[in-house]
Amino acid sequence: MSKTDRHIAMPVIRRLPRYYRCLCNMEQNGIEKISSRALAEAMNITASQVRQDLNCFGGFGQQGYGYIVSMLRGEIAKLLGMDSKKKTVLYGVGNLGRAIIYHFDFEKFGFELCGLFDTNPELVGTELGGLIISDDEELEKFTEDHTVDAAILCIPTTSAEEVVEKLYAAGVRCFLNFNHFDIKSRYPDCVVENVHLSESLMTLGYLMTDKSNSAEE
Amino acid sequence: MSKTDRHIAMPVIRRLPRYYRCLCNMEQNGIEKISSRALAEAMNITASQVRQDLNCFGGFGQQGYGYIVSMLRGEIAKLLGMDSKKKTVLYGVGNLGRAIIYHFDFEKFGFELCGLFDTNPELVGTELGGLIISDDEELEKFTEDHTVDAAILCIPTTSAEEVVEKLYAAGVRCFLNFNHFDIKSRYPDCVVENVHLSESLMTLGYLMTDKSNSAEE
DNA sequence: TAGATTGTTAATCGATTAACAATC
DNA sequence: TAGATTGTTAATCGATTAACAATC
Repeated sequence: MSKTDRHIAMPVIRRLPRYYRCLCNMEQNGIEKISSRALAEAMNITASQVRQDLNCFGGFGQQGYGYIVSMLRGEIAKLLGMDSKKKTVLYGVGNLGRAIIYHFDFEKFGFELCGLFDTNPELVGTELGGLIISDDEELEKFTEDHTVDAAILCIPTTSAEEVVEKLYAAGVRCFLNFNHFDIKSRYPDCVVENVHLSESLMTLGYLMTDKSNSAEE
Repeated sequence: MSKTDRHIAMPVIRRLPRYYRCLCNMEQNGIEKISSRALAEAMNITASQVRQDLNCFGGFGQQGYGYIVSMLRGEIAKLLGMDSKKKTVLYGVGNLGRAIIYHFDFEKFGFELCGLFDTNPELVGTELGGLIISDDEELEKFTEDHTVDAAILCIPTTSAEEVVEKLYAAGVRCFLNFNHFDIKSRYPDCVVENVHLSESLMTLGYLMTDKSNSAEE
């Protein structure tokens, strides 16, 4: 069992995108090498944590020297699967869907947006970001011609159950989910990343209300 | 020092919106009382954790009986500040901004959206969700007439620094932030809730790539 | 009273931090 | 070689889980 196969804690995984972003910034600023101490400072964590985190995946540094920024960024990019092209469909081309279509750099992150679906007949057939929006009903036909590795669900909770059922039947097992339907409970073999925007507003509501406001993240 | 004043751990705070949602569902389904065990099951956590969490804020239950759903929901709503009306402005009326304007139930969550700002001259002056979009430059004048308790930043990282500076100067200290500018580092006295959508896609990328996929959240 | 279930204390588990030997 | 900084083990801290006395 190699080091890379060991169980990686979720907090570590959730820090990877931040490491990646930090290292990109540094690379752009022409910084070629970085110590765990300096990287930690930039991330608002401890140097120990940086070294522990990176060592979950193998030694990317050089003792007595530090880490080479471009190399470390590349290794983290690989961990995040950025060197692949995961075929992805997006369901629900409302404002949120469009925000994602326009602002996510799918290519960079290792995804390829290859299908848009909506139920609104006014949207179906129109073009967006180089793709024609398909009707919900066309999914089955679509999955015959295309592999679909992941689905992004920008649909309301009310229609999520039905949509996920169809996608699951079509073999899709990975979801970026913006509604409150609990995919993982129904389909435990799926990989699901949930984003609950309203929870963020509620959390802010708590922090603004909280009297003992000692302000942390 | 009352129980309510004690330091509340961030994981507990982040579970509050989930409790709230769960209890709303139960209330709608006509469930009047609930045990920590049943609530835990619905939330995919342990009964111990439910009781520990709720006891951070005082005893909402009855020994030997359980919790009254409507009462507990009400208490959590209060904790989340839902009984207040925090005057809020939104910056950046692009797709993401519109998604939030249309889909967030501000009133319900204790917020009142009272101002929209953008720099795009084509948008300024147009109406959206009952509000006229103002030019960025009008903020100072706006804050003379209105109290602004919080700002939602649906703007790119590149313009965030400047916008936050203006808002801070105008007295705003609470932010729901969707870009990568680190408000908290620059202005430590602010309350900030960050939402980094791209990190969610990258995390999904990791989970899809990860060979030792033992699937957890 | 007996049964149920909370509130709370104690035990465990996991994540973060500190320390230091390895080594560049 | 001396200084620096990693990789890794050990110590600490904090969060979760278990246990049980209190009490409805």
